[in-house]
Amino acid sequence: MERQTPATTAPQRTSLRADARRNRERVLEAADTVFSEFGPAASTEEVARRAGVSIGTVFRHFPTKEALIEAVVIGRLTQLTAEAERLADAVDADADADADADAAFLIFFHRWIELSATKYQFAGALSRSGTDVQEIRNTHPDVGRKLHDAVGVLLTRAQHTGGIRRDVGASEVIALLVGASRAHEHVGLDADQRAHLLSVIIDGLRGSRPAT
Amino acid sequence: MERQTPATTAPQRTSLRADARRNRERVLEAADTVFSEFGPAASTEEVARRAGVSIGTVFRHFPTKEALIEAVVIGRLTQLTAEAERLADAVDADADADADADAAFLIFFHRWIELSATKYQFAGALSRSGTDVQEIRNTHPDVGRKLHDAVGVLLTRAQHTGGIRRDVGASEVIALLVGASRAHEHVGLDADQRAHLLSVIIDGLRGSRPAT
DNA sequence: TATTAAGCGGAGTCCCCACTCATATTATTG
DNA sequence: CAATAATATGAGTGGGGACTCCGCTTAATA
Repeated sequence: MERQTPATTAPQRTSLRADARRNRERVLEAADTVFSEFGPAASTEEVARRAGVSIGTVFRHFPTKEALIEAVVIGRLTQLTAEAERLADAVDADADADADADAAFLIFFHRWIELSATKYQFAGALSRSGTDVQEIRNTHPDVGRKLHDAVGVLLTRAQHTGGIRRDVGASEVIALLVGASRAHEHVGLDADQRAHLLSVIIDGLRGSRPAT
Repeated sequence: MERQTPATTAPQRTSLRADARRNRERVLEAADTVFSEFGPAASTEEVARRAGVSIGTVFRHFPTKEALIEAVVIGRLTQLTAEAERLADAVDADADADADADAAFLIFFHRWIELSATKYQFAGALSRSGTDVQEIRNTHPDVGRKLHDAVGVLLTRAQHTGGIRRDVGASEVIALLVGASRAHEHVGLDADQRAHLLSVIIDGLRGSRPAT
């Protein structure tokens, strides 16, 4: 609660020894892989093994398993945010912005699904596994806000070109993306059905009936 | 399948002692509640406590924690199936079936969300928690099939009346329902946004643009 | 190269939890 | 009500996993 500072991810201003920085990175990568594959219930030792590091090292960099999971989640949210910002910038740079705004939104949609595939469901799983997404929102409000804003930019532009209905906000779109990922992961669907499923959802976003 | 057969005075297989049957039921209820609240990671002791029973009793009725979780999941799937069948029967009984077929589908859609709320996410969570939904499908193929069929009936009729696009199947609808539940649970949305989200998804199912 | 402190390794501690078993209780039956 | 078989109980067991500790290693610096 009275937690002070030592943020988990970004501030690498602290001069870490070369090997330390390298190991920290390896651990993060390994954690991402392992938790994606086995969920947050995977043991810390498994992460250490995958990173080619001793368990003591894992705990040196992340004082708690929860902190490790949090770092992974933040990393993913940050990646998605960067993706959204990148797409928005690409639209800016282009002359024929109108057509691209719609395309950019769709690309982001699919990119989200892609990045989430078999992975992000664990974000939902960890809700009841000690760490809570809500908690991360509290301790790192900026991460969520940035994602929200970045999605908001893409959304607003796509709405302006008429591609996307105007009665939805960034929060709703994000929720929809989360749901779409989950639906997409649903067992028992083949590739065609998965793709089709996404088109159904996107059609909903295009606004079949001018509700209100 | 264990339908009550003749009562030749001989309590067939179900010859559980009265208290045993009662306790079994209590445990199932408690498990449903507890797992809904804390996810499948909740301890068996917690379930026992909630059921007002000793831990030994829990294991007498369900030899494994996994078996207990499985029983809860099957119970829910069965409940959803019954709900779908009930709605289909209601349409049958009505004269003005056309209008009702569409309404029945929508009611089922909302009913699913309602029954899943804050609950069913655990079905996704347990995917990586030992038990796997896929596994239950293998050991109890009939449960999944019945649900699929029941949804199929509602869907086909709604499509026939023109309310729902014809290029989606029961599997896709179920996946969409799962995703919709997940989106609906998403933190950071108020009641209005949640409702709105569902309408967006349903609009997609209505087929905004006659794609293909 | 010598010095030194940051880092690392990994065996060990502690706690939690699924599951068992010997004993006590109770529904059922005649 | 007695007999007995089915149940319930709950302390106990075993294993796994998060986290610690301290001696050894090595990057950084003069």
